Amino acid sequence: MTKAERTKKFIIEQAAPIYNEKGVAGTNVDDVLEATKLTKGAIYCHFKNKDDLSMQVTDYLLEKICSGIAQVMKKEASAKGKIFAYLDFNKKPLNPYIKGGCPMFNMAVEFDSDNNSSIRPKIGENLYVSQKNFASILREGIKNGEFSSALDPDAYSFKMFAAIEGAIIMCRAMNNERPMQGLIKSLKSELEAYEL
Amino acid sequence: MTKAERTKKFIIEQAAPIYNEKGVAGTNVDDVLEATKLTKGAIYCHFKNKDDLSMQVTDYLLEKICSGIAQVMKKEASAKGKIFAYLDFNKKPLNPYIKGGCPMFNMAVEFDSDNNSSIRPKIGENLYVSQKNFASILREGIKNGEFSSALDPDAYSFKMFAAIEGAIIMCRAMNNERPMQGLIKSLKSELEAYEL
DNA sequence: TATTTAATATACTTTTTAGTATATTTTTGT
DNA sequence: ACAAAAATATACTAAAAAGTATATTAAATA
Repeated sequence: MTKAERTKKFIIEQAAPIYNEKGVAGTNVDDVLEATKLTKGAIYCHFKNKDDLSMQVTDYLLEKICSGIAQVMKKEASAKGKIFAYLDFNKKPLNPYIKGGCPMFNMAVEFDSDNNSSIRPKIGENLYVSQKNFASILREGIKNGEFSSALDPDAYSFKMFAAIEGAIIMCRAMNNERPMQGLIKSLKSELEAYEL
Repeated sequence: MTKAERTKKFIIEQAAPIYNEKGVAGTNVDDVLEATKLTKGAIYCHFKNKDDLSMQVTDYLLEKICSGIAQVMKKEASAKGKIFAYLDFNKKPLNPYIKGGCPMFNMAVEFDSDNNSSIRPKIGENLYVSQKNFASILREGIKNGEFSSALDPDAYSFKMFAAIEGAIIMCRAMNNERPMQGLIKSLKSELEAYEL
């Protein structure tokens, strides 16, 4: 791994939490300079312009949150285990896996009506795939007799995903993670009701 | 109502959907000039600076979404009717009450880690009050025999609120409001299970 | 280890956006 | 309808942000 590659990676890693906290538009290159203790010469050597940097940082953020979730889920063998692992992953919204909360939702909100941005379609795709992944895990669980066929995988996974992501935002805004604990407990028992 | 008051109101009303779509930081005064067809002289006559404008626009947005929800709820007499009215209020996330989605969540995300902004605490309070309002409606419903005491008003209202708000963001990002319809149906039948 | 190439710092320019001073027009109250 | 006051337009200045040219330093490799 060459020096350039390491520095570029370093810049993206340092910039990522700033982007996640302040948003893409809210982060300026001076913020990144300060965080990295580098200068413009260095940044503009590795990135064509701010948009190029933003693109790579947002890609990194999406990749990181998705692989973080995937990692805790793949440790579990059962469908229930995987879903519970995802829920527990979100137990501490005030102390999240990436500073600033969930990048998927942060970006989904920021680019909500921005049809010019090339970031927007990425987010939609990301959310769709995430949700469908939960659903296919549950479908698998039904197929191998772990859950009753009365469980609707798409409906449950969408509700769970929307509720957890919504709860992250609410808990952070209210500065209180207690409600999240209740939500997780409730979502777990809801799923357990379909266990065979 | 004087000319000044009307113009100020007009500016706020025109700026509001732009702020809701592009965010507070993402909206610049030129956007507001274009939307109102006014000039800087007019804007800066009614507002001390951009921050003053932003403050009043965000207040307006929060007031508008809350009173919009309150309006559909107060038409219903029963607890179930009120909650269902809120759910139906959110039936069309791609065609929301205010262009750009729910201002509470949009702002909650934008000001998530911005502890300097005086907007931040407003949002937290707003979300808290909204959620507690749903809970007290359900509590009332239990008291007057509409719902079983097995229903946990705080847990249900938090889950419902978080899920609906999360679903608004997801549906908008995925450009598909079908999942919202499913979610509403599911939340409704969940509540009906506690009906006496 | 010398030499070439790449990486970075510095000091600058450009662009964008906020904000202001002042002239002009429009309201408002008499 | 007229004078005073308020509202608005215009053209400017100020500030903040992005981006660039060039000198300097460090890294890679022959």
